[in-house]
Amino acid sequence: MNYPDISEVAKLSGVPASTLRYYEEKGLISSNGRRGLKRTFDSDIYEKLGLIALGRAAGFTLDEIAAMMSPDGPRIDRGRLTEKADELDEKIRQLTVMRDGLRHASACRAPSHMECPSFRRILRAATSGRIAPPANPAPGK
Amino acid sequence: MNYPDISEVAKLSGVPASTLRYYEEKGLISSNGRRGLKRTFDSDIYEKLGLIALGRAAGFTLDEIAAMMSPDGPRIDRGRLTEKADELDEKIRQLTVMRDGLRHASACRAPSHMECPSFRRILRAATSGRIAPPANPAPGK
DNA sequence: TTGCCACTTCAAGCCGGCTTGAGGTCAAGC
DNA sequence: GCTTGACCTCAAGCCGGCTTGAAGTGGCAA
Repeated sequence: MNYPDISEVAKLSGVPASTLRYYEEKGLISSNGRRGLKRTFDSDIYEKLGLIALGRAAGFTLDEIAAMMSPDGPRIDRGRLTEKADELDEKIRQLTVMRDGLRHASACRAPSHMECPSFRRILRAATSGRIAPPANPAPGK
Repeated sequence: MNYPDISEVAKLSGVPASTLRYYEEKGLISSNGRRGLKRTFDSDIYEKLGLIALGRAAGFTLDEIAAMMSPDGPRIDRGRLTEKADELDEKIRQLTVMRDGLRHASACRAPSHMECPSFRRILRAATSGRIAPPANPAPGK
């Protein structure tokens, strides 16, 4: 049991050391001790980082993810999963409308976009709130 | 020509006055003068706000939108529209993978998620970066 | 034993898109 | 003419997810 230290985990996982420390601070992961100053981790850290990446990709916040991560393996409420899936469905629907609108508008030969019926249609959709701005988590940098 | 003032625009468009001021500061819109202290706007303001909403929904930043808004009607590079449509395609693809994964995981009867092959599959996808975290614009509040 | 250097901590900064708060000003109604 | 109250400006704050910078510390090699 030569536990991986923080730099090794960073290198293998691609997650920066600063982020690992941040995750630890937030309670998403925990180190099992130190070798000198350096944190060491259990080797299941990689799986945990995967779960975190997964949760992020699904649109959960770090706090939500932290709440789902229990000491011995993740215990995830299946209801929350379906809920998130439904949210994604809605998002996918909206993005699809947007995408089709954009494609049409870019292909359309009307002299200006405001004269393109399709463009005006998606414009009305945006105005009336039928498609929403991202309202997503923020990027790090 | 009784130009709409800021509160009227806010009421009709649903965009808060503070946001309108912010948009003006950013150069996305411009008022045509004042009535007392109150800004007044040309009546094409609503169309412009629609375009802004549309751009936001498509994933453009306010700065990008500002760059596309020219004095006399929007002048939008069709290339950028296709580009954005392609980005949306990719995003939709990823979200669809996520959604299917989530649905399967929530329905799956494996005793714990880590023993569910489907869950492990999307976990690997997230780990390997094949599906990415949102990295989207931040929400206002 | 001394120097190096990668790690550490802690606080602060950054991004985008706004909102909020303090303190000022103007037009309209009494 | 004086109050009212909605607007104004300007600066600062907020959200999430990190990164960055200054200053400290430990282990290891020479």
